[in-house]
Amino acid sequence: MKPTFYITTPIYYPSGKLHIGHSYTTVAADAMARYKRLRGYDVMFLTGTDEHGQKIQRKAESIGMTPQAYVDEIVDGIKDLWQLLDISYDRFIRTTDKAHEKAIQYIFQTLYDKGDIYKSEYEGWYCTPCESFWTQTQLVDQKCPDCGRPVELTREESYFFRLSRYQQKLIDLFENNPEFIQPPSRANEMLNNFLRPGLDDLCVSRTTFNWGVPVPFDPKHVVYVWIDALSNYITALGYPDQADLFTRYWPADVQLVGKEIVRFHTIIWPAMLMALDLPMPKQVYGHGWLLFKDGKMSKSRGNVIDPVVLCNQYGVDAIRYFLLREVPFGSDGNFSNEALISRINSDLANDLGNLVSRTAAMIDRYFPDGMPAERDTDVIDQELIDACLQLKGSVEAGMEQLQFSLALTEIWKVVGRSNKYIDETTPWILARSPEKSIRLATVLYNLAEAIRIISVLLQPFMPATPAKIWRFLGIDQPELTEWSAAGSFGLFRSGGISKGEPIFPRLDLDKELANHSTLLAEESAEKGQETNQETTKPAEQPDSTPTAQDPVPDDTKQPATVEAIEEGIAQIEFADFLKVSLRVGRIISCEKVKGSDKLLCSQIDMGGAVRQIVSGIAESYQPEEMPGRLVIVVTNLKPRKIRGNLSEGMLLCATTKEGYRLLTVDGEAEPGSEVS
RNA sequence: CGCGGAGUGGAGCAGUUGGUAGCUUGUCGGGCUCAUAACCCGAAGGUCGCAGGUUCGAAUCCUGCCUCCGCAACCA
Repeated sequence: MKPTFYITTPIYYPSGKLHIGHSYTTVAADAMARYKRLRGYDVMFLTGTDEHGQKIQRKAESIGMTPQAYVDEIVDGIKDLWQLLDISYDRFIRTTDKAHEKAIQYIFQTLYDKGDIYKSEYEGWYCTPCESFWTQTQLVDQKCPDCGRPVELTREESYFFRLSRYQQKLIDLFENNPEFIQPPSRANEMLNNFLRPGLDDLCVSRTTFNWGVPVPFDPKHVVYVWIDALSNYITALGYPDQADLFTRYWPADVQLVGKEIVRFHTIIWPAMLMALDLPMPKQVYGHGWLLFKDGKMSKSRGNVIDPVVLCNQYGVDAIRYFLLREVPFGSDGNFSNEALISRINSDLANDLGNLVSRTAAMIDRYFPDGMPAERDTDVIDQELIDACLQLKGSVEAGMEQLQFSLALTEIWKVVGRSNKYIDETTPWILARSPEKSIRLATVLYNLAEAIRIISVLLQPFMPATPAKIWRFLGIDQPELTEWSAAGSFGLFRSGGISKGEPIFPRLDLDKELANHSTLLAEESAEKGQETNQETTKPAEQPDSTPTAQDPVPDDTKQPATVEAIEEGIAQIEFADFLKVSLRVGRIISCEKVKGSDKLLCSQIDMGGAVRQIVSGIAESYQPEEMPGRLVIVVTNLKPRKIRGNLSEGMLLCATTKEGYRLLTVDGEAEPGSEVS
């Protein structure tokens, strides 16, 4: 029987479009799954969506849909994205699957019967209009962080999971299994910050919303995200009903998660498994984040981060290559369009693509009727052959550690070695002497064979490219492209060269970046002026399971930011401009917002009315220097609470290197005067 | 002392049993003409954030400090 390999991604929360961060995790899992399949494993690759919860329920309601219809639509989009990215998942679980819901009830009941779940009260601050619980630390000035209204101390009846009972067992798990959490630094984090200080029991049900799995014996409660979402890794295998599938794949070999949810997967999840008397996953791998660093370059030059756009523009394999190659898997890394294009150009177009082109061209030109079978070897060949022969082992070593970038680096060393070999052997000179024909054939054969080995080993990373290379070189026999065939040198046979378009055309960096600005502008125009702010902000943690119970950031539309106004940005109609109401105001008084580093709260005379506006300019202005100033105010922004203070508008500022400088009026103007 | 991460050639990054500071990219020079202005060779370029300490010897170990970033918790 084949050995099995079970790998999972987190299940993603479908409250919006997936971005490059989700793609990162999933592409990595896919590369691993493909690799294991090629090596002959019976692979189960699971991904899916975590579809319950208040956030989804609210969001669906806000646009007048049922939660189910809402998530159905988003899930379709997610599946499209995975198809686009060539994600070869074997199973896609949705927490709204009937079988999952039934299994969750079974798990909840089982834990309750065993005494691992008990009923108690959850104390927190309740905001009635928002129907939300907040913890003390989440409150802003003792008020609801979402709406700024008063909250009251309330007790909610809840079910709790006895997490505390498993503290010592978890510590033992960590200490006895150094492989359990990767990279190892994350284990220390968990031990020092959570396990050793002590674990609290975990609230595992909610009554404040009902979009979830009802607690079987107490249906006014729904099961909260921990049990609902984390259990997907076993319910997807048919737990508890399908014993055969479950025993075949569980425990999981690798569970990939972003570093922000390592805690849930290495503390709560193992504790749940312990409570269910099930084996632990063999490894939880917490990978780093892709960050959009250094706003300057990316902002002004445009930074497209939508994976769909990127794939359409550059091709799936190029994007996958970049994601897997650019950043060592355990650490954080930067994403930028410059880096992406530079990778595509230097690694894919110049090194690999060009190697294939020049080799195919020479074989085609010098041996249009096929290469002779005789060989004339030289000592110089051996270095290339040795590099090829040890490559498979190096790639495997990297892959077993999930070090995709390392594995790819090894492959590219052989790509480089092959290019160098061409210079060393100068086949175009050999071609001038008919008596060197056999030597020429040998050189070209060695090159073709190196390319064959490279292409076989590229399969986990780039699903489409290897087949393109095989078509170029006329490799049409399946036994030449099996994984094991990468371990032998001398198998290459060709059914005939068929030169075509370059596999990876070279890109013009400046043109591409300009193009991004345009795309970005079009996109923001379509979306009604959503800004590209996220490109400056970090960003890309997959919004994945289980998400923290943080306040829900609202999705009110944002005005176009100053940063968006750059070359290539979409033009707007005059009518659009008129939607923004600007008026002159005079600052009456101003004080620092208590407990805040950056906020000033000003009372502003708007000519008759007085408005309060909170601005993030405390690092540029002292409160004392504000009164009396004439300022330009956006008056028709939706009011919003900022750290407990209502802000009824926005002060316009220039953003400079040193900070913010307020816009004002040249000369005098009555407060309330229109600005146009 | 809120938590965490990071400071290494222009840029992006490797670099732990402490022993001549490396890679990719960029720049400059040369070679080659099979190839996608690609490929190959060479060169320049670093007080390894700062200051102390341990040591025969520190990017690496210890102490203190500085700076940047993310999060907490705020730029409407």
